[in-house]
Amino acid sequence: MNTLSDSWTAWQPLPSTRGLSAAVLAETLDGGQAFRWHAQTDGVYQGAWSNHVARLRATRDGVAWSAPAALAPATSAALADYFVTRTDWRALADTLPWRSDAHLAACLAAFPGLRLLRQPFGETLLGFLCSATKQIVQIKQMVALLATRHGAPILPSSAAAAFHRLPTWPELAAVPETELRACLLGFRARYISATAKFLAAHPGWLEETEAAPYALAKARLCTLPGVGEKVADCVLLFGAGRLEAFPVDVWILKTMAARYGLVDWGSAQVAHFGRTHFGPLAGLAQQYLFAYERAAARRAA
DNA sequence: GCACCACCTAA
DNA sequence: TAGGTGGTG
Repeated sequence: MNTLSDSWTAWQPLPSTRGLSAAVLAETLDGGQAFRWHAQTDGVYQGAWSNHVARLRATRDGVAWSAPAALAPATSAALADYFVTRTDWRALADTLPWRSDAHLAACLAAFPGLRLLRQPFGETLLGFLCSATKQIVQIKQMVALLATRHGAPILPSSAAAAFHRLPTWPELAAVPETELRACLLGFRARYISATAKFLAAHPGWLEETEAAPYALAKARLCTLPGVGEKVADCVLLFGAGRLEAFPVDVWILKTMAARYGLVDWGSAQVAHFGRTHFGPLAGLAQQYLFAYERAAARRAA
């Protein structure tokens, strides 16, 4: 993992991340939005997206980044997009209805500066197709295997070849389902295989979906095998910047029951409540609620 | 529309 | 048991 350490750039500040704590950085990178960031020693996170590789860590001034020297020129701009540094996330969170929602206010206070990443659309779809009834650690394991076994090296000239990009959908279409199962995908292998074949047969479909209005984009995603409402909303929230997407998983169901009294409500009802109660940035509220509830569960354990 | 269950595998 | 989906009754 550290064979390339000598050729990494010096740490540089990432714009618009002033005051972002190590805990919030960890929650952002490793809290269920993305599955390719791995904690190193000393609070450093190392990760890859598209054909980029970076290390991130919290400093007293904000987040600092480093990249393999050969890739660093491209990383700077790519990281700004990925981390959505042009958005003032604190100001955005301040527009959420926390003044009339004490629980939401507590969530905002617990994770100041929490943000939504803008990940590559296709990669986000792949990650969340792996996510059904799996914990983050296991999803990360599957995704790592997919990358090392079926994705191209990001640094082709390097002997280490330590970093691989995720396989593209056309590449996945060529991988036999049995080999996908060998990446610990289980029954998800069938979904990924079928989705890959569909996407390979329909060039441009994914790009059109990413560009479509939220409701249409979600409806299109839901036609893919293995993609239901929850996965579609995750893909749109974490891979397309659609902050109105409000994914409802078991954690949100739990939160809404415990904190909002919505006991025994179904996913569809909770989704409707979330959109109307939290408004056009419901997805951002969801991420705060989600982070808060998981932290509370860890404390209780 | 809603409740149930199979689908894989690893911790 | 786990951060779902799809098929069935």
